[in-house]
Amino acid sequence: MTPKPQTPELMQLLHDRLTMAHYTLGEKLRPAALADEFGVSSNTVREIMLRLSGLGLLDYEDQRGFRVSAESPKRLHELTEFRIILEQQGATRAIVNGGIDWEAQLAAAHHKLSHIEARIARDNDVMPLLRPWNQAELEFHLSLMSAARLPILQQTFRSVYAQFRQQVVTPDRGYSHRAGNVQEHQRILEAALDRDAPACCQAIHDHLKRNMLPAAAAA
Amino acid sequence: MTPKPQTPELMQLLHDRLTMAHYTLGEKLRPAALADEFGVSSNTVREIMLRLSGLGLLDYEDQRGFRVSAESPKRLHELTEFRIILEQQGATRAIVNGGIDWEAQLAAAHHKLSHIEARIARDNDVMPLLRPWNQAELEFHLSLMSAARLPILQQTFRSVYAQFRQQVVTPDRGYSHRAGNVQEHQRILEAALDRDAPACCQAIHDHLKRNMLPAAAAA
DNA sequence: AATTTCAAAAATTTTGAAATTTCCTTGCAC
DNA sequence: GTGCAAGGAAATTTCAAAATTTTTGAAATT
Repeated sequence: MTPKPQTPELMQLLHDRLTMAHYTLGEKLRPAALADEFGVSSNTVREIMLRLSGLGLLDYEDQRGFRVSAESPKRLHELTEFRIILEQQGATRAIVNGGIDWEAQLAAAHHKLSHIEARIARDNDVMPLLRPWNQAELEFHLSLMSAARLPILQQTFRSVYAQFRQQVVTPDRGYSHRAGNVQEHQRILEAALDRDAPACCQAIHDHLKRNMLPAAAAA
Repeated sequence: MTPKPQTPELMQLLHDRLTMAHYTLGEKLRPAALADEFGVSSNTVREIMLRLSGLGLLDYEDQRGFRVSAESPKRLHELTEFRIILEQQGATRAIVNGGIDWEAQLAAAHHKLSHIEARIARDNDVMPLLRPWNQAELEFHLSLMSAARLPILQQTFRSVYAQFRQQVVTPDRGYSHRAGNVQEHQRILEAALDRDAPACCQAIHDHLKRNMLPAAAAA
């Protein structure tokens, strides 16, 4: 049995599992089973799962329990479109409002991210670095928007990002790892530091467009 | 004692209360007290409140319970800015994608809304029509974005709209009622039916700008 | 007078079990 | 062999009480 974490830790653990391919998409998840595994009561787990469904990582239906969000190219498309909206708006505002401190933070986040990406490329294996990479990529994209000074946009982005990753981090998608990422992040960074909002929006779009349905990817 | 609603009804009831000035902003809310009032156990209420804090209508802190979100002009400003982003993006996409059915739905929603607004103007009293008005205004704004075909944008809008209303529907703000609303909704409708996205974005901005902090209202 | 310590009270969280609902299997009729 | 109903098993929801944590307020110390 896994050692016994407190509720916030359990929440984080389940969140990680749900966004890092520990469960199959669409799989049914019973509070009682997880409660056994973690050595807590099923109501405690239920509470956590209720919150995670609020974040869109679990589907919940009245009287019929929880289920990992199903695989759905349509949903991935919508999540991607929305991600692009949030990120373009956030980046555009940050480019207007951001100062030298924003640039520094963004550069730092990019540095961490590319360091991890370099190691992944060298080892040619994503899995052991999946968690750090997730974290670093999220922080890079959040840094990009941080100077927009719209916490609610960032919070929404966190939720959308997690749902996006859940869809994309699966065995049959190679856990969402591609060599092109490195260059795409680089391009976003440079456009942001150049204060070139249109170029930054374009770079964001190009970074994500592969996850959209064919018909709309042109937009 | 209020008659005993089931959980979903209770959720709706609390949601309504939180967005229609039944509680004071910042007020502490104890599950046990509400449980007594509704004749259910405090765990049931706790579960509901946890979900409502996921929607941003309650503040929740570990081990120290729930509190109605505090009054905050800064937060209202941010909610407004984000509302404008969502609504402009949603409307712009809807104007591109929407067909005759979208136009019809939007016109219908506007008709309902202006009917209620007319009655409010005639009676010169918002309170008795607050709930229908809320509902009608939400549906009008959702209709505007419906043809964007981005459910996650609409869902996010719902949550942001509720938080926005929570901030704005207070005794000292006259429950957010102003005569100018009628004309502003009209202008949004017309721009949408004209398929004039920039005009529609401008109308949305003008409709909401009074809720922004002075410094940024110019944008 | 201000700060710290401590104990009692109040509130929150977790639990385990009862009540309810859904789901699945089996048996019966057609 | 198919469809339907009934019964039983499993899962979900609700509950009341135990365990934990925070808050309060008074006494003791600086």
